[in-house]
Amino acid sequence: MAFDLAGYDKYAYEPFAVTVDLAVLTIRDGALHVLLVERGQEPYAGHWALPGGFVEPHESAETAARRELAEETGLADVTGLHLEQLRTYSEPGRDPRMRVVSVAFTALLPHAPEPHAGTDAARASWLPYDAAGPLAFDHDVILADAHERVGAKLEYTCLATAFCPPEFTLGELQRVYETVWGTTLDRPNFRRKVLATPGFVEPVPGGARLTGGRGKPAAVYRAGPATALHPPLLRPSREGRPA
Amino acid sequence: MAFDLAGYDKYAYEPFAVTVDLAVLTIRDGALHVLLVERGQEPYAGHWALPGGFVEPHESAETAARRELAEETGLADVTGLHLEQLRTYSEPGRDPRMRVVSVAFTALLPHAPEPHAGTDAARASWLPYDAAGPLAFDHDVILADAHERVGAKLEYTCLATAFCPPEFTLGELQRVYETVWGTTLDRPNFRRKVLATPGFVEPVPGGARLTGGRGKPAAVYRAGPATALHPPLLRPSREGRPA
DNA sequence: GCAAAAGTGTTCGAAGTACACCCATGA
DNA sequence: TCATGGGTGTACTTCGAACACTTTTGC
Repeated sequence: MAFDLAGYDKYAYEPFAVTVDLAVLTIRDGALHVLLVERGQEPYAGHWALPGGFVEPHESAETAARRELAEETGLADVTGLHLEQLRTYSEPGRDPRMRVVSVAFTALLPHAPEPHAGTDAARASWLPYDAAGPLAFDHDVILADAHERVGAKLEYTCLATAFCPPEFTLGELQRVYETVWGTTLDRPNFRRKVLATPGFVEPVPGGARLTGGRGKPAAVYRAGPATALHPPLLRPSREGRPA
Repeated sequence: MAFDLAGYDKYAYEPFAVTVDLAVLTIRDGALHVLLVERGQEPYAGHWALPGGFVEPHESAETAARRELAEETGLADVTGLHLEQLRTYSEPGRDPRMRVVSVAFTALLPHAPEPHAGTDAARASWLPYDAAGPLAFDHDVILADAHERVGAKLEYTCLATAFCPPEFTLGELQRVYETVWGTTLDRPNFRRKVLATPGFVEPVPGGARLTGGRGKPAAVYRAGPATALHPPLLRPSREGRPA
């Protein structure tokens, strides 16, 4: 911002609209799901799109994202919510109507509340990630970027607990990794790795719970204070992953 | 973008200005340097700031960043340039004059051309990273975020070659890591690690060069086609790094 | 010869992989 | 008692850290 604003006529240009788009991910029935809204108007009427909306004059993009998420999910309390800026999409022409610069966010939810269709959307719904295309505008790209980012962050952060309820078992945590990565992991090794990272999870003293209805009851854990994972928990055998 | 633009008056709100800010990093004399401009006007007249400017109606933020960089450095050819979106800063009040949403970029240069002060800046200069504060606006935060991002990406991508000229020695590449991370690395292990990653560097057939004026001439390498680094080259002994 | 920088070899221990095996529960 | 999921043990391999050593240059 080294430019001169003194002599700048703020109305001289065609104005930019600044919006937020949300890639809201959760795990439902062992599969990655994304929150989508069905568009009511042209363009792309009847197509699915990521939820989002305008950044209002008084708020930051982060605040706008949190507000839009609360409106779409009906969740006023955003407990257990992970919200993170993904990147900004600013290609001219990405919205045919006017110049829209969109700050995209990724949100991770531990549970999947039934969404409320907003005022401007025909309806809102959780769709399986693999069945979620093609989307309106450039939202396919945003969604794919979000998935890739989340997958990468699972490797070197403790982000996986954001997909879990406040108390969870190690089996549930492992299923988060397996669902997002689309792989299977060795259970004993996963267990050791997680427990060897100080602050990743902490045991809940008296807790034990049946998970699949059968089998031995599993010990219950909470998310710990750590955010980083050192050494990282690498995805198995992928050569030449993109940066 | 599920909102309704049909009935939206694009002039109803106070318009947002959309700008780009650039954290342009290079290595000079073994120290990390950043390209800064001295502001000519209030606010922050006389303070150093990151170069940047408006996104014009016809261009994306990426295009605007590339244009601004060319203007500031006088480099029309952007060979060997790495330009990457960092994040978007949108807090209301970050510019006291009007609502400015800024898409920040990190650029890495192998060499340090003498900068040209733009039309709106008093002067432009390379400053050592450690001596570069306090900056105007929230640019201290942007610069710190850029440094952290670059440091993290060195671990698991082949980004380090962006700081090197087209042909370089392994000692020069190692100095990139050491300069950005502020650590020292074991030379034999670094060497093995880099050469064991297919496509990170490729030998230049006849090349050999003296680097420090003394010592054995070093073999010369080019950047290879790989972008990712698997397994990663982790920073030594840092516990609980932030995500 | 000496200092400086490149390059090679080797050792040791930590960490990851791939298993086999036992435990507790519901049907 | 069997299937299912949780939990432990262990051998093997790979990788990284540390450091000794050789090579080639300029002074």
